[in-house]
Amino acid sequence: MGIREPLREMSCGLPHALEVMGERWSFLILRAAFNGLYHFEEFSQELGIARNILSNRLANLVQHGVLERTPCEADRRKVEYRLTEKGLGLLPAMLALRQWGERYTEDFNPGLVLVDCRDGQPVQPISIRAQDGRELSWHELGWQTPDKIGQPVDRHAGAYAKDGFPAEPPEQSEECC
Amino acid sequence: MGIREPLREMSCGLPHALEVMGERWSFLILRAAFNGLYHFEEFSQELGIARNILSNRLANLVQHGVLERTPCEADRRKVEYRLTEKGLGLLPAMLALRQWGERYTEDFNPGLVLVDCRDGQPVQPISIRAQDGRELSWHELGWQTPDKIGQPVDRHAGAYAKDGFPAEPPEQSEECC
DNA sequence: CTCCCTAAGTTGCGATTCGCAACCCTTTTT
DNA sequence: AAAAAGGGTTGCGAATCGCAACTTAGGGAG
Repeated sequence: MGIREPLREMSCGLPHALEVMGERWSFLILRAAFNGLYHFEEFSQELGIARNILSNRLANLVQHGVLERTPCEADRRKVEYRLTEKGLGLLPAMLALRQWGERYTEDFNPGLVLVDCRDGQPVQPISIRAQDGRELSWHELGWQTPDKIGQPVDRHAGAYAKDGFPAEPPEQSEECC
Repeated sequence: MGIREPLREMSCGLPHALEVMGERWSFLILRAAFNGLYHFEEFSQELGIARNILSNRLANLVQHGVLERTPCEADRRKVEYRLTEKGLGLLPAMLALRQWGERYTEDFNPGLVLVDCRDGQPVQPISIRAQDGRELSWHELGWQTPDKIGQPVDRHAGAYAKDGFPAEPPEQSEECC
């Protein structure tokens, strides 16, 4: 990516996402929720997570609107934790992370494959796409200010070469030796 | 998703991904790397991270093959940390997380927008797609064993209703009250 | 050559957080 | 009435985080 974005500013959604999902067990709890677990004991047993941590994480996810906590009508000892719409919105991120983990794990042997349940065909690898559907790699991306959207980005010091990653340090800018 | 996958097993890439990227600053370091930072001091100053932690994280990312550490030829005090191919493979995951953070942050005001630098148009929201390109939501997904790929998935207790998330507890299964 | 500066860490130490086990309160089941 | 299940909370030792100070190696100016 050519233009460097300011990193400390809150113009980036990543810090917020990490505030919600960045703690140790959050993603695994989320995965469990996507797999249809609802109850405290289920999470506890399936994940082997300490109860106090689980309690803390669930409360955190509820507070951030990823899960919804509702006491169970039929059995008032139980509580249900369910994904909200915001929580469901994390599925692409989780899947991308997971696909990456699978791809780069030595000798990874998929026990189960995520498929389109209509035809049983595996889902596509998650990728970044342009408006016209082209898959984009890193060196085809750039940052643009909202008012200049639609204007091609001039990548300063665009000394990028093969396959979307820099072959050399991008020119003698002030940054690099 | 209908069929429940076994959660503790290593049949899932998520634990591996989190082992690499799950610590507190890893994703922000990665973002910085995608933004063209190479050197220890740059990361330190831009992110405001403690030096010992940064040192630890960089070493960890190098060890896991996300970054490559090379002493700088021209100035032998410096060291370059560069994304490997494995590291570049994290871009979709990071972007998905980031888009999620942006979408669900109150009053989020994008300072910069990630665009296709050829035409300056914003990239698409990251989504999960079937082989034919259809966008898939959670309730259209299922787990299938590798030998049965291509066979439609029968979702057990498929009481899912609106918009891809469960309207009620999916029937009186053994799981839910 | 000497002095000073930069880059990249390392070390010490107090403040948090994690993880385990035990305990607690409420609701259900027997 | 007693026992058990569900969902936590509390205490406490171990590991991790974050800050500041220190170290080591290389470069540059005079």
